[in-house]
Amino acid sequence: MTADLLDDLNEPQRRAVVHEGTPLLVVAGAGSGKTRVLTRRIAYLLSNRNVSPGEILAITFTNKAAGEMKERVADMVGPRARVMWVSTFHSACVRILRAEAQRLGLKSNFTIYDTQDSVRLMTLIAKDHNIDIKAYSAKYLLSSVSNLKNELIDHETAVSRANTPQEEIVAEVYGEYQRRLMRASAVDFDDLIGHTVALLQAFPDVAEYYHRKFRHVLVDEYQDTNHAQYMLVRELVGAGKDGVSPAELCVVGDSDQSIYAFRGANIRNIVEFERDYPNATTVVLEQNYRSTQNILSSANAVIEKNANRPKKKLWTAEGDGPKVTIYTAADEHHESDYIVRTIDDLIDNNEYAFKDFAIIYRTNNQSRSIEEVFIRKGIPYKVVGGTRFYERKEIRDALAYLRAVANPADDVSVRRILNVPRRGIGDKAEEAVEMFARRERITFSEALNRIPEIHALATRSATALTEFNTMINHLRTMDDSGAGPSEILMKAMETSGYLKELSASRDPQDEVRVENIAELENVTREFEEQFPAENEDERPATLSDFLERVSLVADSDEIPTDDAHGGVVTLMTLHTAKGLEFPVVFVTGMEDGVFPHQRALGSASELEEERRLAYVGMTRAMQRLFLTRASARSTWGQPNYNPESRFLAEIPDEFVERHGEETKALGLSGSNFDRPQKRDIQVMVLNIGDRVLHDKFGMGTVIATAGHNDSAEATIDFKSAGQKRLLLRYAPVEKL
DNA sequence: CGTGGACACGTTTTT
DNA sequence: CGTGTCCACG
Repeated sequence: MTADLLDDLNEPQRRAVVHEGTPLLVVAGAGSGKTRVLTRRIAYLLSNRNVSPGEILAITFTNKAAGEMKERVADMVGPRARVMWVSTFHSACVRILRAEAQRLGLKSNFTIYDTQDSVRLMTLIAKDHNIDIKAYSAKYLLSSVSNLKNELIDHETAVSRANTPQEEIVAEVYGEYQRRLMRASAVDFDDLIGHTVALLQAFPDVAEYYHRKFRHVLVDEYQDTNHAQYMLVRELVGAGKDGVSPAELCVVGDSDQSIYAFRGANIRNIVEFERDYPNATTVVLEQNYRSTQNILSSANAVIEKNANRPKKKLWTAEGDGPKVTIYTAADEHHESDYIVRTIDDLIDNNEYAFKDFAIIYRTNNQSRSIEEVFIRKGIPYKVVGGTRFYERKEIRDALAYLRAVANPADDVSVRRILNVPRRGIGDKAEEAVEMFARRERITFSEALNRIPEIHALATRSATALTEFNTMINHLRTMDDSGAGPSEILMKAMETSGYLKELSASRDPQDEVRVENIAELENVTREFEEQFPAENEDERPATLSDFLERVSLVADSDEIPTDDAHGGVVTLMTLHTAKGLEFPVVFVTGMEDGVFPHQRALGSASELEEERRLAYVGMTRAMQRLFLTRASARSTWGQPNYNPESRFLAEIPDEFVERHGEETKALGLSGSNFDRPQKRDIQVMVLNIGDRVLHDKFGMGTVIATAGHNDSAEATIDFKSAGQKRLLLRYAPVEKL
C-alpha cells in the first residue's frame, strides 16, 4: 500500500505526503501536482498512520474541488472516505452552525443569503435610513460591510472605529443590516465564516469538541484565504489550551496564483505561514508536469517582476517545445480571425481537437467579438461563467417562492415575490404592511396573516394581499406535511401564475425562462432521488435540505468535458481558468488598459495581482501558448488605441516569436485599417507620466491614455479627487 | 399601478 | 454598445 501511494511521486511530493507532527506548508507551483499531493496525503493518513476518516477535515474553496478530492481519495482507500469532511469553507461552517445555531440566537433552519439577496436587503436599509444612494450605492455599502466582516470586525467595533463620514454611514448600515438578517433568521456568505469563528471563540466546549474530532486539518488554495478564514483555521486547529493537542495542519497553495485580493484574500496568510506557526515545515514543489519549458520560462519571466515574492522557479523535464507566439492584430476582429485561423490550422494537421483549445481573457465582454467569428466560421464553443443558472431572474424568483415557504421569517424572499407575477400589490400596499409589521414587532409574513387589522390598506390591495397569503400558506402546509421540493416548486409556479405569464409571453427570452424553470424542476427531482442514498437518516429530502444545497452551489455551467466529436473550444476569464489546463491556450487582449486592466494601472499592488493573473493564464497551457493583442479595440463604440501589455515586454525574446501587423503607437499610418483616416482638430497630446493641472481637481498625473484627436481621453490620477477619465477635447486641463 | 423612454454606468467573483 | 434603474405619464 505504502509503495503504491508513494511510488510515482517526486522527492518533495513524497516529503509532503509523509510529513508528520508539525504544521506543513506545501508551496505548489502551477502544474506541480498539488491535488495529487493532497489526496495522497489523505490516503496515506488513512492507510499508514492509522487515522480514521472522521478525524480528517479537508477544506477547499469550490464544491467541484471538494467533490474531486473526495472521489480521488475514495478511489484509493474505498468507501470509508465517505465520512470524511471534505468540503468548502462555507459548507463546513454551515454544518457546524446548524448544529449550534441556537447558541448564536439563530434558528437552525436559517436562510443563507447570496449576494443578490444582500443587495436587496441593503437597498431597503439605505432607503429607510435616507442615505444618498447616488453617493453610497447598495453595492458599495455591502462591499464595505463585507470587507469589515472579512476582517472579523463586528458592527459595534465598526461604529466605535468610524472616523470619516463614510465610515460612519457604513457602520450605521452594518448594524442595521445585521439586525435585519438576525430578525429574518438569515446569514450571508461572510457570516457563515464569521459566525463560526465567533462560535468557536465564545464557547470553549464547542471548540473542544471539534478539536477532539478533527486531528488533521488540510486546506487547499491557502493563498486565497481571507482573514476570517485564516482565523477559522486557527480556531479549528486549536492551540492546545483545552488539553487537546493542536490538530496537524497542512496547507497547500501558491502565492503567485493569488488572484482574489479584491474579495479579501490576503496573500500574507501563506507568505507568513512560518511566522504564524513557528515550528512549521515548508516543502516547495517546483517541478512542473504540465507545460513546456518555453511556456514556463515566459511565465517565470513575468512573475519575477513582482517584488517581495518568495523565490520559486518552475522547471520541466519535458523539453522546450515550440516558442510562445505573440500576435498583434489591427483590431479585435482581426484578433478573433487569427485565433480561428490558428485553431483551424492546428486541427487540420490532426494535432488537436476543439476540446484542446481555451480562449482566456481579462473581462467577460471580450468574449463577444470572438463568439461572433466563431459563430460565423462554425467553430463549436462554450462560454464558461458569465450569468450563471442560479443567478437568472426566473430561477431566483422560483427559489424566492421556495424560501418564502421554507422560512416565513425570510422577509427579503417574501417581498421579492409579493408582486411577481403582477397581482396588484404595489409599493404603497407593501409599505403599509411593512409599517404594521414594524409597529407590531413581527415579521412581514406574520403581518400578512393579519391583513384585516391593517387599516392603511385600500380594499383592492387587501384582497390581493389576502389572496397571496392564502397561496403561500397553502404551500407551507404542503411543506409541513412532507411534500418534496419538486412538488412544492411546481405547485408554486402554477398557483402563482408565474409559469402562465411566461408561457403567454411572445418574448423569446421568456421561452428560455420556461425551459429554465423546467430545468430547476429537474434539479429538485434529481436531488430527491439521490438524497436518501447520501444520508444515513432515512428522512426524505425536505425543501430546506434542497435550499441549503442550492445556496452553496453557484455554478451549473460546467467546463465542457471530452466529447465524441472533438468537443468544443472553451472561452472564459482568467479567473475562471485557474486550476484548469489545456493543450493550446490563447490569452487575448494583451494590452495595457485591458490586461493589465485600466483600473489596476494606478496601483502597484493591483498591478502585481494582474501580473499573477498573467502567470495563471500562461501556465494553463500545456503545449502551445498564444498571447494576442489588438492595436485598436472598440469599447462602447469608441475605438481605443492601447499600448502593448507591459507583460509582453517582460518576456525575453529567446522564448517568443512575434507575428502580426505592428501598428505605430500613435496615429493610424502604416496599419491596414479599412477606415479612412479622419482629419480632426488637434487636441492636446498627453503621455503617461505627464503632470497636469485641472481647473477643479487640481494637480494630477496621467496614468493612461486612449483615443486620438476628438476622442482622445486620458486617465488622470488626481491626488484629492481620485482617478478620473477625461475627454481631452472638453476637459479643462493644462499640461505642466 | 404599469410602462416607455431618458439616463447612468460599465473588472475579476470559488460561496 | 448593452443593460439596468428611475421618473413621468397614461
